[in-house]
Amino acid sequence: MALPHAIMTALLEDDMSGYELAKAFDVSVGLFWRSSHQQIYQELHKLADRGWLQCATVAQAGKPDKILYTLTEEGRDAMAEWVLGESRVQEGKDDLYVKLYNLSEDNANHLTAEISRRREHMMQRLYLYEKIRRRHYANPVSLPVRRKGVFLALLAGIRQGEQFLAWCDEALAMLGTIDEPVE
Amino acid sequence: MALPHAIMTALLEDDMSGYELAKAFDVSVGLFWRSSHQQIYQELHKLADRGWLQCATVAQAGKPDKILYTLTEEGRDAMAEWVLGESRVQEGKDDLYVKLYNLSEDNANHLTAEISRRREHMMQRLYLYEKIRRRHYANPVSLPVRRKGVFLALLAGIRQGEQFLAWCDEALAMLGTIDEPVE
DNA sequence: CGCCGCATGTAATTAGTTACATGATTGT
DNA sequence: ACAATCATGTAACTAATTACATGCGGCG
Repeated sequence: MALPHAIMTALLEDDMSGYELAKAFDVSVGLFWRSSHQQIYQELHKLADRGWLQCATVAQAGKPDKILYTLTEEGRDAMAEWVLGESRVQEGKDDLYVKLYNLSEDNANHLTAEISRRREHMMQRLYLYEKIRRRHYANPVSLPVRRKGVFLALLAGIRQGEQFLAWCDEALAMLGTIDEPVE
Repeated sequence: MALPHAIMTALLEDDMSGYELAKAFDVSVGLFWRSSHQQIYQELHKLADRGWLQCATVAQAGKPDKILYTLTEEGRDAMAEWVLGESRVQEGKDDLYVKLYNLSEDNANHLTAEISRRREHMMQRLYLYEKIRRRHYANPVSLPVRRKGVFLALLAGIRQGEQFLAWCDEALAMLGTIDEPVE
């Protein structure tokens, strides 16, 4: 399980509150390990209990207080150790493909629509990726080491996304040849 | 959650026991919705309780009895209905990318090894895909409708796999430029 | 006045993993 | 005798989702 480590990864860059973490997740490490704010709050408590994070309440003008989390030395050590462990292959789980196993004249239109929606969604995702890439990773060779790693993750996202778009097009073309049932 | 529907999908083709299902999963719909035999057995009980599956004990010569599961009409209806529902985007969860966010001189060698292992693993997976493709989906245009859907899922797997191999090569090349720390 | 953003959570449930358990037959 | 394959499960635990809950401040 990588959620605690994904959280600590985000905290490498900056100290953050649970709320800020949940938002940051949407545009950084959370792109590769999605989580809800509820789970993040729970996990933050656990990590603080284990001594991997330290927390401090910070008062803000015109806003509710927030609880800032900071990586401890122990946290950093735990991260370094975790990276060196064996990670197992993540097997895919996507019900779209399960649904495709059940393709018929009756649902071809629906599946076409679902794939179109997915395509649209992925285009938005790619737009985000490209924005990040242009901003921070335009020249990958000159990046410091850690940034190169982030770039490689980003690159994986971009490549996967582009490949998915191409597959959608193939799939939509093939689905287009299936006739609707006559009423 | 697509596990019950993945199970029923497998049972569209053939009546099977839990044990057979668990094995069949490895080379069919389970490629897109992995599950353990324990979970499958649990789910089979639930599905039988709900009336979507019917079960019958079958004696075998020289082997233990098995419990054969068959899709009921209600099960088929439930499947058809499920396909027409909205499926939500499956967000990726792969700790390899989380680890890459933590790339440093100290772990570059380890991550290189991990990516190599993943590459190897994916090549084996692709070999399986291609074997299935040659056997059953050599000429996709002439397939009956449902088979076209299965082919599209398979194609997605193949394309994703090929893309992943290419990414691994890019990543390995980049990681190769990082110097080890001096002891 | 009501909605949105900020900020933090608890509770209940479902899904998934890991470990453990049993017992028969076939091959070495 | 021992391991492997066939066959079915239970129990305990961890992870993740869904629903619910609260309260302040600013904006229209």
